[in-house]
Amino acid sequence: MEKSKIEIVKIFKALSDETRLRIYLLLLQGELCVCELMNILDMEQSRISHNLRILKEAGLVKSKRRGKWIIYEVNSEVANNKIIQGLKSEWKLAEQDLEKLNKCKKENIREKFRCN
Amino acid sequence: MEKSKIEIVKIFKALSDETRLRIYLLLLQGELCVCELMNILDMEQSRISHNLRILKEAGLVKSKRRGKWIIYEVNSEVANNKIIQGLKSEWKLAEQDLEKLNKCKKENIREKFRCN
DNA sequence: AAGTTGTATGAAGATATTATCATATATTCA
DNA sequence: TGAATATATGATAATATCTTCATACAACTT
Repeated sequence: MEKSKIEIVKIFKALSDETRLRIYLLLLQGELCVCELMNILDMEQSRISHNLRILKEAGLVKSKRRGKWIIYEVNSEVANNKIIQGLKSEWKLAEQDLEKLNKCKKENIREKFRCN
Repeated sequence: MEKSKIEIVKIFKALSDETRLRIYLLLLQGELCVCELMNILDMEQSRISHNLRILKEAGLVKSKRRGKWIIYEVNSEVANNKIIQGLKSEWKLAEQDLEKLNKCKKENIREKFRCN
């Protein structure tokens, strides 16, 4: 099986989990750090991190350090992939996640939230 | 999680397996029976059948009986889904699978091949 | 420097997926 | 009708995935 198909399987595999799909859809709205995702999704830190790693290994997201935070964002190269374009046009972020995201940003959770 | 997202996860899950992706891509070229897929993919009958069921439950393919054969084809409703459109435009069927497919059709494998 | 905060990661257990084997069912053919 | 063919499906074993817990590490704060 040629390289491109392996990558497609990897992308599908990465997005075939509800948690990771939610994370990816959230990141499509803009960059987030792990603690913001913890706050929005109400999940354990290690669970978020493990799933982010799978998204990263599939090439769907990138990360960078900013101070003590690691900021995750969608990999714009892959975001141009037609499958991802399709996902974007098919999907609507869950109301609940969107509300939490807005609340997170408005209340500046990154500075206030305690991860551990 | 709303209905549509569950369905998207299901579609991604169905296509996140190399065997099923190959099957689906083959079916995009046209309908095939199980024994033709066995011949093209060189896999056991039950393996093909189990995987077809997963594709069917995700709504990606449909089946109909024609004589002693069960013919599988892509579900055209879902094939209009933007994600699938994206898949179609990103992907190129593996040379090997395409060759086997053509050989299968030319040699009328459906009539000659022995499944069991 | 020592404590705190944010994040990554290895190990382990629970759960899910996959392929295989055996068998069941439906249709055709002789 | 009985045998052969095509396919489906339940059970099982092997493997993979997912979450959690514990811990490590890096950067910040005091």
